[in-house]
Amino acid sequence: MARNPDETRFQAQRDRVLKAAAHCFNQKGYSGTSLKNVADMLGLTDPALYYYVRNKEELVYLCYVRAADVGREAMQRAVAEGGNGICQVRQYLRYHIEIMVGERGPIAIMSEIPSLKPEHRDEVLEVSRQHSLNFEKILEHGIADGSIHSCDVRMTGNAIMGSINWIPKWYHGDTKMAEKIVAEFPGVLSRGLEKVSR
Amino acid sequence: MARNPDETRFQAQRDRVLKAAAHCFNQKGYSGTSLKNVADMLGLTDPALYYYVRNKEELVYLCYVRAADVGREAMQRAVAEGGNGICQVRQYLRYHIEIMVGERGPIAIMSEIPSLKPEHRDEVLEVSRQHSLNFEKILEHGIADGSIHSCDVRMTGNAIMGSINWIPKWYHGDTKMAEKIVAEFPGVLSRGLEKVSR
DNA sequence: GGATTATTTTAATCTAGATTAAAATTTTTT
DNA sequence: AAAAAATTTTAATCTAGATTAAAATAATCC
Repeated sequence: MARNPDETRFQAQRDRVLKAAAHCFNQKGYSGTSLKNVADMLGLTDPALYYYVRNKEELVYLCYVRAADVGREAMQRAVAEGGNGICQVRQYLRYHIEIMVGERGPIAIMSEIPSLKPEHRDEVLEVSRQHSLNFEKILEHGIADGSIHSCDVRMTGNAIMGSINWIPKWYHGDTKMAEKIVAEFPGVLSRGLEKVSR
Repeated sequence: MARNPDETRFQAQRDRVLKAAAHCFNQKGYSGTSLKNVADMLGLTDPALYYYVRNKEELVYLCYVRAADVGREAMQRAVAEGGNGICQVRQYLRYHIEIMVGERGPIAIMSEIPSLKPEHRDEVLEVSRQHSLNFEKILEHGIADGSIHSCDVRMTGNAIMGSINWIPKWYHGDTKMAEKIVAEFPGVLSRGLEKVSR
C-alpha cells in the first residue's frame, strides 16, 4: 500500500486520471460523470481509481487544484516578464489560454466548488480569490502606468475571468480551433482595456 | 390531477420552483443540490415538487428553457430598437444583465446540458446555438455599418457570452452589487468592440 | 527465480437521494 | 357547507453509482 519511493510513475498515472476526469466533468457535467466513465477513458475499471484518489470528492478537488495551478503559473510568468500593465494582461491571457487548449489540458471548469468538503472548498476558494486579486493588481498597475483605461477593476476582472473559465464549455479539443483561440482571445479580451485617444 | 383551467396559480408556483432550483444549482452545483434543498427554500417537502415537474431532469430542463428565454427576449428587444451594431450590442447586454441580476433572477447557468435527456439536450443546444448565431449577426451588422471594429465574430461572441454566463457564479443577489454590474458590465464588454481611430 | 511491493480486478456492500403510492389537507366551486 | 378539484404530506420503495474487501496479476528488487 505504501507508494513507490520515487513517485514518478504513480504521479504520472494520477495526472492521467486527473486529465481524464477534467475531460469528463467538462463534457458531461459533474453529476453526469461516474467514476466508471473516467476509468473507461483510461482502460481501467472504476475501483482502480481509488488507488490514486481517496474518493470522488478528492478527484474533483485535485482537478481544481490543477486548474488553479495553471492559472497561477500563467500569471506568474506574465508578471515576471515585466512590461506595462496592458502587456502583462496580454501575456497572462496568452499563457493561460495556451495551457488550457494545449497539451496540459483539458483543465476542469470550477463549477462544483460548493460540493467540495469544507477544507477543500475553503482552500480552492481562497486560491481562486487570490488569483482574481492578483489580476486586479495588474489592472491597477496598468491604470497607474497609463497603459490601461481607467475602469472598475473588480467588474473588469470578473468579466475577463468569466470568459476564460467558460472556454472549456465550448472548446472540445479541436486543434484547428485551439490555434484560433490562442491567436484571437488575448486580443479580444484585452482590446477593451487599452487606453486610446478618442 | 387535471390542472386548473386558468393555470395562473399553478404557473406562478411552478415559476417559484424554477427560480429556487436555479438558485440552488448556481450556488451548490447540480450534484450538490437535492430536491429537498429546493423544496426547503419554498417551505415544501420534496415530493411536492413532483406536482410541478415530472422529475429532476425536467426541472433542470425547464430552468434552462427559462434561461434561454431570457437571453432571447433581451436580444429581441435590443434588435427591435434598431440603431447601429455597437448600440444593439450594448442594449442587448444591458437587457440581458438587468434581467439576470434583477427580479426575474436567478437564472440558471447551463452547466449540465449533457445530463439532459437527448430530446431536451438537443432542443437546449439548438436554442443556445441560435442565440450565439444571432449575436454574431449583430456583430457582423456592426462591422458592416462601421460601428464595430473588424474582428473574428465567433471568438468575440464566445468571449462575451462566457462573461455573461459566468455572472451567476459570483453574483449572489446583493442588490448593491447588482447596480454596479448593470452600470459597468455592458461598457466593459462592449468597449473592446468599438471602432476608434488609433 | 523467489520475495516483496505496486497495481488492478472481481465481487460485494452501502447509501443518499430520486421516485412512487396513498392518504391528508387545503382551496375552490356551486 | 358539501362536493370536487388542487395541493401537499407521510411513508415506502428503488436504484445508480460510490465505496470497500479480498483476491489476482504485474512489476521490481535482491
